[in-house]
Amino acid sequence: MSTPKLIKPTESELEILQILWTKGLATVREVHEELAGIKDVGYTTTLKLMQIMNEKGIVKRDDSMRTHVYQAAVNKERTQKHLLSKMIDSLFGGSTTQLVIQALGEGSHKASPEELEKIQALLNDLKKQ
Amino acid sequence: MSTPKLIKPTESELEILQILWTKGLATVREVHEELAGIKDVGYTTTLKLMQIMNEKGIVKRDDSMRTHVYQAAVNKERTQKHLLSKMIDSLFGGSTTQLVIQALGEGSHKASPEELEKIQALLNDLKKQ
DNA sequence: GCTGCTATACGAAAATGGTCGTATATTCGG
DNA sequence: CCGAATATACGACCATTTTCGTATAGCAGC
Repeated sequence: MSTPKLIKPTESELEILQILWTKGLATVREVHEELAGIKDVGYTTTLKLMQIMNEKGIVKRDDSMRTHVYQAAVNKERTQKHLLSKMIDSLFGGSTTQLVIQALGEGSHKASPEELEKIQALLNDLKKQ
Repeated sequence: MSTPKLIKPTESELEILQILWTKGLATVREVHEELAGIKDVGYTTTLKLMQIMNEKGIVKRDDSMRTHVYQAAVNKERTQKHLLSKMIDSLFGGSTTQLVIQALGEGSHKASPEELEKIQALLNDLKKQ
């Protein structure tokens, strides 16, 4: 059991998770600087968010130093799958296929030929089973 | 212009929209009965939600009768694409491919061979371009 | 014309998420 | 050693969402 509890990060928490997944380890300031690049937010807001996430168990922190060091406590792929699963149920009537079709037709996020090949490969795998 | 404004339905609103998309036309009671099947909720709660959705323009209603009749005012596919797009950005770093890969690997919602064929067909189309 | 069932309207409490001000502690340069 | 910079802690506020209690009106049948 790598992730016993099912978590449902909020919008803001997801933004922070994204950063932590990329950085691995990061201080509040580092996360905040990154965050400030995309949205207008105060430092203490970021801090508070991360403190709450710590309480929820979404992130872990090392507070043995004065400047605490955070890292994600939830697995990225697992979280993606979980939220995806929720969306499939709540928006696509439980049909993964419907979601995939809509996704591939998403104009503003078109896939490159190489990416299409990746999907093709995965599709071949699935067909064999 | 079928849906000029971009809407962001809440979790509860989405549940109601799902029902309306399926039923087409429905009274509050009909929606509520359906809803009560999956969650524990009071009638007036459903009513209030639908009233608010009406104010927001998410649903339309015919109140010429004593018992009002509702229908979705937002397009299903459009809404799906919009929310999907948001998820791609917020959870998959903008990569549709990553989302598709995770989705196809989603154990609890596995696709049938026929569905895989549908996806294959769509994939072929995309490759030609 | 009452009685009871069903409808909508309305207001307000409870829960949640996001925001930040301010207090306090630690560190570092000089 | 002192002051500025920087860290965390904590509480309060505000907006949004979700919840429901209660009021009121129409309608159907006896």
